[in-house]
Amino acid sequence: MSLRHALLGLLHGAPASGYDLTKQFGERLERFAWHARHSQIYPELGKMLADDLIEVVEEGPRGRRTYAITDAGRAELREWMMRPPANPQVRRESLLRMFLLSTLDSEDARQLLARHAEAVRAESERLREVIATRFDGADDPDDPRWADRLIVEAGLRHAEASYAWTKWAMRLLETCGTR
Amino acid sequence: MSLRHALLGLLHGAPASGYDLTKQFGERLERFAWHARHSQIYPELGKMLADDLIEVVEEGPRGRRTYAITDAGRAELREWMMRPPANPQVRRESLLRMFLLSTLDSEDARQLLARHAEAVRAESERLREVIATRFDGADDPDDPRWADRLIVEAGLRHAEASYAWTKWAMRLLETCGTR
DNA sequence: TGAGGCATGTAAGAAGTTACATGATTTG
DNA sequence: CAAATCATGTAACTTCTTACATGCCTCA
Repeated sequence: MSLRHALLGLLHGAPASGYDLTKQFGERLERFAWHARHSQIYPELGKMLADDLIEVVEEGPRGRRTYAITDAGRAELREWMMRPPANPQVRRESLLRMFLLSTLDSEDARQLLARHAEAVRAESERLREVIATRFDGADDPDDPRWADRLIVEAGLRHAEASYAWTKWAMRLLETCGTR
Repeated sequence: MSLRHALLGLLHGAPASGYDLTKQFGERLERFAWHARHSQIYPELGKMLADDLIEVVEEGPRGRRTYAITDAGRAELREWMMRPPANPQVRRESLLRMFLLSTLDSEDARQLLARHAEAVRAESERLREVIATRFDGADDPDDPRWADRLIVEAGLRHAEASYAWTKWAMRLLETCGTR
């Protein structure tokens, strides 16, 4: 139940409404770590409330409810964080495509690899830009941007690794493959 | 519908039964790209048969049915391969944990990072071993092990990038954080 | 006063997991 | 003949996506 723990983690930082949490997913988590829509978040908050992991601390306009993490929630979060991850279930559609590269003729394969290379190169560049502009001086565990800084860096390093991998694959395809 | 296309891709290589495909998922795809159980694979094969993307080419003992990809299946696979991927929906539980590192006290955070580092280091080592033993000389698009070689290499490079990232994060945590 | 954003929810269905269930064949 | 492996399937449940649905508040 990673959704639940992602929500607990976000609420650990500060109280927030379902709407706030939906936005935070989109802005902070979606790109590198986890994805969730409001239609999944609202019901989950309801269940977490029933389980006393969170509580309503404020009611605002338009039915807005601000939730805060409870002590039980903090305990649950820490327990999950320190528990050895069971099965790191990967799901990488782009890597699935790369796996199936050999189902294409070499012209298509070259084109697909080239497009993939360009996509990860552009992604790397974008992330370097983001780091330089939005995370300047955030290389510090006490900076409030630290959590975001961490995963942007991970995203950048992964994108760079993907780019290097693509170059490697393209070189092999060029030198050997004339299927 | 990545499951469908993963199955089409595997069948592009050679005809296989549901049982074979389940094993191939476990041995070839599960670790780096995609995960599926037989309880998902069998019904999907039924639907693909109904859609004429695959056909039964042999019936063996114990009700074994061997499927082969049809021309329609090949067309569908190629179309999917060349179609620009819509939303590369990531899902990385371990990175979610890293994002939430700042919810832990620094002692716990250090321990979690150290465990993560050790896990990805061991993974890198294992993959280097696999490449040296099982993929020696497979750096060639004409080798039947090419597809597997590709994603093992991607897995290795990602593991190495993760390791380097972890070292970076640990260094920052050591030098700055005494929360 | 209209547009844009705030704010919440539900319903239907697809995708994925876990557990249940059965039985044939091969091999030691 | 027992154990391992081959081989297929369904049922119940959880998770996730897409679409539908409603209405308030702020600011230009």
